[in-house]
Order: sequence, then structure tokens, then C-alpha cells
Amino acid sequence: MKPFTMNDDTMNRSTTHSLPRELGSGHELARDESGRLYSVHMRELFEDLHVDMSAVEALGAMKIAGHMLGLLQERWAEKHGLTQGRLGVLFRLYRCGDTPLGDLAANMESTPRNITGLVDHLERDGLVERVPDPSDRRSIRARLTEAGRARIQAVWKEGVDHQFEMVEGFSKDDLAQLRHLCLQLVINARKELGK
Amino acid sequence: MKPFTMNDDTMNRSTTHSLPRELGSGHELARDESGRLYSVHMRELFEDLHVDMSAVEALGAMKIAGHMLGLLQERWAEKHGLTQGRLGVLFRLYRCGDTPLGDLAANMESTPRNITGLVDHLERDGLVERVPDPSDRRSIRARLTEAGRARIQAVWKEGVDHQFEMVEGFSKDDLAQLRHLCLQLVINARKELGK
DNA sequence: TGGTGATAATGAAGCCATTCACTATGAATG
DNA sequence: CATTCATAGTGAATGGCTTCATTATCACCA
Repeated sequence: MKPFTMNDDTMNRSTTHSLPRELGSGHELARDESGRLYSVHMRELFEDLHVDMSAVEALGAMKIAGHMLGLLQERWAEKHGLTQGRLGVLFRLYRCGDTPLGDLAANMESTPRNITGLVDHLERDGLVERVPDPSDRRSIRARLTEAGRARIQAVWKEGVDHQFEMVEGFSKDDLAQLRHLCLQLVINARKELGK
Repeated sequence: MKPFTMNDDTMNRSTTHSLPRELGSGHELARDESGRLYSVHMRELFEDLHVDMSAVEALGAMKIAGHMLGLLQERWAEKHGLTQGRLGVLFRLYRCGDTPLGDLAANMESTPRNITGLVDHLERDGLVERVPDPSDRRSIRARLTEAGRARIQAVWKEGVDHQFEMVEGFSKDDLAQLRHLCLQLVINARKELGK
């Protein structure tokens, strides 16, 4: 029912095979009549489906961008002997002081169990230590060690510079709009969570 | 140096402790002077840092939104005995016919090794089979079985409806702009990959 | 006071995805 | 041809994250 009864095709290979096998290179980009970018591959995947796919295209683009940004930041953090998650914990402790693990889980996009694991590694590396919470003996606070403080102080500025490079060419309004739309998605997603 | 020498705090708990421990609930949202959403928690994390953090805020919002959307889609796919990745492979095979694994890796946001794993599981579940590529004996094509075709036909419409709910309240222009900004990020990220 | 239910952190098990190494095949060059 | 190099797929090892179950503590109330 789709134009694909031919098995000795030629079109698949000609488009993708010749490209360098790099990250995200499978998506050839073009601009629509209003000058906005779109993925030709994704659009032709949905054509003659007779459904409006602007939502799917937008969400798909966000997924791809988020994925690539995640990999890049992961790669960058790795240069400093860290991961995204551990870097986040470090920065948060640097800004907020000793913090119960549960609060870290609530404030970062994470689960309590995950925070335990991150703090495990940070503690093993001597960047963080666990201290008892005097006001609640169930709770345990993560505290930056001197080494941890030195580490985060040494790298956090470079980290935000790295993010600046990612948004090169974006106007302040672009950034505000991107932030707004993403947070609107967060609101919608929360509603979805309530079934 | 930060206002956090008090260890028997009260403010941390009052804000986060009382909230229901749900996904993404650690981010209280508000609107700026132009009516756009922002995360108060994130903004106060960066205040008195004397750096323009609009880029970090935007990227952070995208990270959170992407993460939540991913979890929601994962949860939805799970209802049909699938995962995001397997669903993606199924849909692609449904639209494009038999496809070499490497091409799947290039066109989806994935690595060759990952596609092997996804196809392993799909084959185990009887939804996909591996067929040799007549034109290249190194290559192996993934092919939808009848069960696989039935499965994807049964769920794909509901899948896009699910995505429509996510963008409730978004204008077509909002969606186009979100798509555009994300793809611009992809372009920037690609440049970053070339060191 | 003693019991009931929520909460904090963690152990155990599992999934997804990544990297590196390896095999088999194809393509290109002498 | 034979050598060489690139490519397709996969095994092995690793890491991050999630869910479920468990232990210890707290908070509330009869």
C-alpha cells in the first residue's frame, strides 16, 4: 500500500550512504516558505498520510535536539572527569549548600534512587561527602568537599560558555520563546500525568 | 559566600517537601513581564551570578521538557508492549519497507549497535525478521512480519493523537517556531562536533 | 504509649544506549 | 590478482536510569 514493493531499491542508499556517519547527519535540513528549518527526511516520512504532522515534527525536532545536546554536554563533562548528572549535583551543592538527597531529586529532573547513585560516585571520587541531617535522622545531606568545591569552581564558567556556543545566532527573544514553549510543554505533560 | 551557612534551614523543606513527589514537580513556574513562562527555581539558582543566563535557562527548559516527554512516551509505548525505540523502528519499517540496519541507525537518532539491539528484541517478539540483502552480503535488512504490521497499524494513529494532546494550546506558528529553533540548535551542535 | 501510615535512603534487578573490539564482506589501487 | 582500507553488523563490557522491595525514621492520633 506504500510505494515500497521494490526490494532492490536505489533511493535509500543514495541519500544516506554517502553522508559521513556522524551524529545527527541523517537529517538533511531545509527551509520552508517562511524561512524556518525543517527536516526533509521527517517530512517525507509523513507525506501522503493526510494528517497534520506539525506537532509530530516539532516534538521530533525537540527530541533530536535534546538528544544531541545531551550527548555533547556529556562529552564535555567527561573531559573534566564528570557526567551531566554529577555536574548538576555539584553545581547545585555549590549554589545551595548542604542539601538532603531527596531535595536534590525533587529539584533536578531525577528520582531519589538516581541521586543516591550520583552521590555514590561523587563520594567515591572525593568530591562530595554524606553528612547526617540533625533535624531528621532519616535524611542525609550531601556536602561539597574542598576538592569538590575546587572542581566546580574551576569548570562552571566554562560550562556556561559552552552553552553559549550552542545558541550562537539566537536572539534574546528566540531564547525566551524557546524557554516558554518548552515550559508550556512541561505544563501539558504534567496534566497528562494526572491521567 | 552564598546565603547558606545555616544548616537547620527551613526554606528548603517548606517549598519542596510539601509538594506531591511527582514528575517535574520540583519546578514552580511563573510568567515574566512579557507573559512567558520561566522556572522560578532555576532563575533564583542563577541570580546574583552576574551572568546572562537566558541561554542556560532555555537549554535547561528544553532538557526538562524533553526528558518528561520521553518518559511519557515511554510509558505510553509500554502499554502496547513496546518501547520508544522499538516503536520508532516499527513505524519506519511500516513507512519505508525493508531497510538495512545501518540506514535505520543513520535516519533515526541512534547508533548501529543500538539498532541491532532493538531489532533483536523486535525479532524475539515476532514483529520483525532479518532478511539478507541481495545486493550486499554484509548488509541485513529488517522486515516487518505480519504481526508487526498489524501492531503498528493498530497503534500509530493513537500515538500521534497522544502527541497532539502534548501540544494542546499551541498555535501552528508556535509549533513551527519550536521546530525551527530546535533544528537551529541541531545545526549549531553539528558545528560543535567538528571541534 | 503504642500503632498506623507516610517518608528517606538504599539494595537488587533490569532496560536502554554507548564505546570498543572483532569478523566478514565490499571496493579501490597497485 | 593481492593488498589495503572502508563498511555492516554484532559480542562484550560499561554506565546511567528506572522500578520494586526493604529498612529506618518520623508524624499523627486514639
